[in-house]
Amino acid sequence: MTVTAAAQQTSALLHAPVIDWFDAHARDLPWRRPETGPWGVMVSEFMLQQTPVSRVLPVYEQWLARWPSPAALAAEAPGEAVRAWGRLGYPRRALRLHAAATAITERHGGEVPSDHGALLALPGVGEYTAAAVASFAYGQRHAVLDTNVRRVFARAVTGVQYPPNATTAAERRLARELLPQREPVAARWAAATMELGALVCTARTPACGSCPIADRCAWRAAGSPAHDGPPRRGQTYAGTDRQVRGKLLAVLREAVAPVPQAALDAVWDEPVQRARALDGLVADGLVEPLDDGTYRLPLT
DNA sequence: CAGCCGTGGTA
DNA sequence: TTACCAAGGCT
Repeated sequence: MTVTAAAQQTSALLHAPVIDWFDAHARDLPWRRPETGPWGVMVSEFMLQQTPVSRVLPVYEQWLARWPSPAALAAEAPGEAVRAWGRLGYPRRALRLHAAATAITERHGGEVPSDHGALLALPGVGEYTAAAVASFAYGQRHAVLDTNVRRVFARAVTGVQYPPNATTAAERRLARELLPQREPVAARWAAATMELGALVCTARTPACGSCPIADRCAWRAAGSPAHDGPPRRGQTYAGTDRQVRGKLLAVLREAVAPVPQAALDAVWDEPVQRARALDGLVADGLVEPLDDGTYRLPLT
């Protein structure tokens, strides 16, 4: 039997239990409600990039109440998006979401595009987000490969504890082979596998006792072997430029008026690193320097 | 393509 | 307490 045939046979045994489990256990998240349009789905996907659901929820609600359409967001200064982003982290996402809203307004008549290629061309939309919006908002058939799905497939199908650090061609091929043929089922499958990874097949201590496919899991069958290979990236934070950038931007988010240099100098005592961090924020378009030596969130 | 980009909760 | 982890994208 070919690898593809084996995967297709495997997938047929996985679809029903995973989707049935999803029907019974899916969380009632605001971006999954029937009245949520493509814009709501897109906003949620931006916010959820590397950020837990629990922290996204309140910001998401306020964001959509204030900017119910791409045009509404595009009409405001990008700095307002950065401010409203709050402490979600990775504030460049706010800038990119604003830029995406502008592009949608200018190029797509204010409607979030449904075409995967058009989505991919938007700022801040990569392979995952394009597939997610096309699938969740428009019900299309796409392989949606996020960290949850990759982990589920690594365990259930490949038989290893963790997927590779970077998404591989083999993972993409496997995800396509496992995709149900019928479009609406495929969209359901994408959401279901993601939810399974988020709630049951978690990174640290998976709840295999609650897993609908535990009896078909290759990793379980192999005795749940520990991760084989180099340690998975360690991202220290204390003392990094990222921490300094965060402190600087926090001051600007809270300020209504332009902030004097001295107020920014107060957040970090090491001048070289502080200057580098501020320069980086300006270069990224997150901070706007004014002629009088003060700084503010970007108006344009 | 490896490194960079925030923040906070949890084991 | 430290270290890991959370619906990635960009250069």
